[in-house]
Amino acid sequence: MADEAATSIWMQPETHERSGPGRRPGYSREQITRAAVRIADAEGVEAATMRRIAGELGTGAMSLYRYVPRRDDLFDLMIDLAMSEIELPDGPSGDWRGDLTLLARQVRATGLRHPWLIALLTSRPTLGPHLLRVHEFALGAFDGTGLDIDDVTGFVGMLDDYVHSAIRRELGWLEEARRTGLDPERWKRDYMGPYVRQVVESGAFPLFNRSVLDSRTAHLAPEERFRHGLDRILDAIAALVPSLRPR
Amino acid sequence: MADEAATSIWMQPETHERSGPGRRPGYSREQITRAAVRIADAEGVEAATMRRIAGELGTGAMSLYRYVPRRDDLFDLMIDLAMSEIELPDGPSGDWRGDLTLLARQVRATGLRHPWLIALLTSRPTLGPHLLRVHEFALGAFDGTGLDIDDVTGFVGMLDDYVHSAIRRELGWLEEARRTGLDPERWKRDYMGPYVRQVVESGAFPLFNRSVLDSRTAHLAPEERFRHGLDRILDAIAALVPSLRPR
DNA sequence: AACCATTCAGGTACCATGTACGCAAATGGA
DNA sequence: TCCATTTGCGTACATGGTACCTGAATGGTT
Repeated sequence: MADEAATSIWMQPETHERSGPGRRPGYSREQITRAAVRIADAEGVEAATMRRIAGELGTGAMSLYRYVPRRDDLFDLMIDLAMSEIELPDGPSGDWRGDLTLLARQVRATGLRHPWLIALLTSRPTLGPHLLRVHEFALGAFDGTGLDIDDVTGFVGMLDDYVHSAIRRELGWLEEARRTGLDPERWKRDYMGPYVRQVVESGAFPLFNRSVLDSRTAHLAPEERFRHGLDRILDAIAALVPSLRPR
Repeated sequence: MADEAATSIWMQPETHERSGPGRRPGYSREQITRAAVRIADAEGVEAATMRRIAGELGTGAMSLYRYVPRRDDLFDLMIDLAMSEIELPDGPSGDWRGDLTLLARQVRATGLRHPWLIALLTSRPTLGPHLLRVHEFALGAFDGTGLDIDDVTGFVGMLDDYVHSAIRRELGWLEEARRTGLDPERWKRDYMGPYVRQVVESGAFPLFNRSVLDSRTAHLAPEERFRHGLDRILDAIAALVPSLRPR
């Protein structure tokens, strides 16, 4: 068909499980995706090239195209494989705040374990099965609250936006610490990168300066900081909906 | 110097305004950046290659490297050029809600005018002068409210996260409408893309289904929808801070 | 058992891209 | 007039995605 490229990878299932004639496949989407994830975890997505992945599997680059239409589709598969690691209860517990906190922590852990995940997720709006599963759980947390579906979608969006941007921020610190060779502890205390220092010293942006210099949460451990921000989001949701306020 | 690559472009000012010997430069960073923005607006960032930009200027690709260290730095320059289009009052008006609404609308307009902007901004945390200016205005909106600087930073982050993700969503619709060739009006009414339709029909994710099928805001004009979401964020902030509630 | 349509493996090749290097041209001070 | 300095830019290379093609494997059919 001509519009193969226009439709998502989730509509083109693996050809496996066929019983006709022809040589048996020696690899699988999952195997290829796992190799790609392994490389991306260790050396970044840009290192997960077709040749490199194939090399990892001991084959040639073009063999991969029997399993994946385009490299971009492999990104979708990688995202979904990473999302599959998020472990959640089968259904909501009735404690919306507890459920969303659990979810946020799982996403954070997975995002830090696969530093490319959030960047890919943001750049390509994909809807793989595991992403849908996780999203469904998030929506389900508001079950029984009598909220409008648009409100629920909005709240889940707020939460997702926070979690993703917090992870990006955290990864940014790690990256900078790695590049400058400073350990995160020292870095957190008195380092800010030469450019930010220059901006601060120029005094041109006084409120920005305060946000850098007078911050109290900046000295917290990353998990603590994440939790603070998360609590703010959940507080905001609770504040908007009388029925959600703890009695 | 060896660590040129490690430091930001904002620390390497253009060599201009020199009075020594040597051939005069025939181009400028701004000129090059404008050409890159023009191409990216019309054909996407991936079309703004060094050769293509140079072609636009009637020169060779390598000439650009006299003005910009690496292509990535050009992205930072493009971001800042786009941000420079955001027009804001000199200082806060005292009406925090009005100021932030104005800001959000400006950012949305600019993000839609330059469909690559938010994607670049998200993928590379850059701090060019105009971004700092805009950020400072956002922080300033809370001047005089007596809020902790960490709270202010948190609220501005919430707002930014919402605005960015709303713009991404909106651009996604436009993109899909363009690709499928359907006009956005029809699309909005009854189209959802073959894959989403399949997911919906599978019935595997009932809450996701409701969010797609039973949504009321989905039928609003994009600006209206943006405004609704924005109001929710501002309501949330107001709900968290007693002193911000309208009397 | 022989044959054949079908499917996979993967090499070769092409094109696009970022950019290192080098040299010629331009420029203004000595 | 000469020369150190700076720009303009062609050439060249490494790396990447992927179209195409040949050959090998496989299982149903005759």
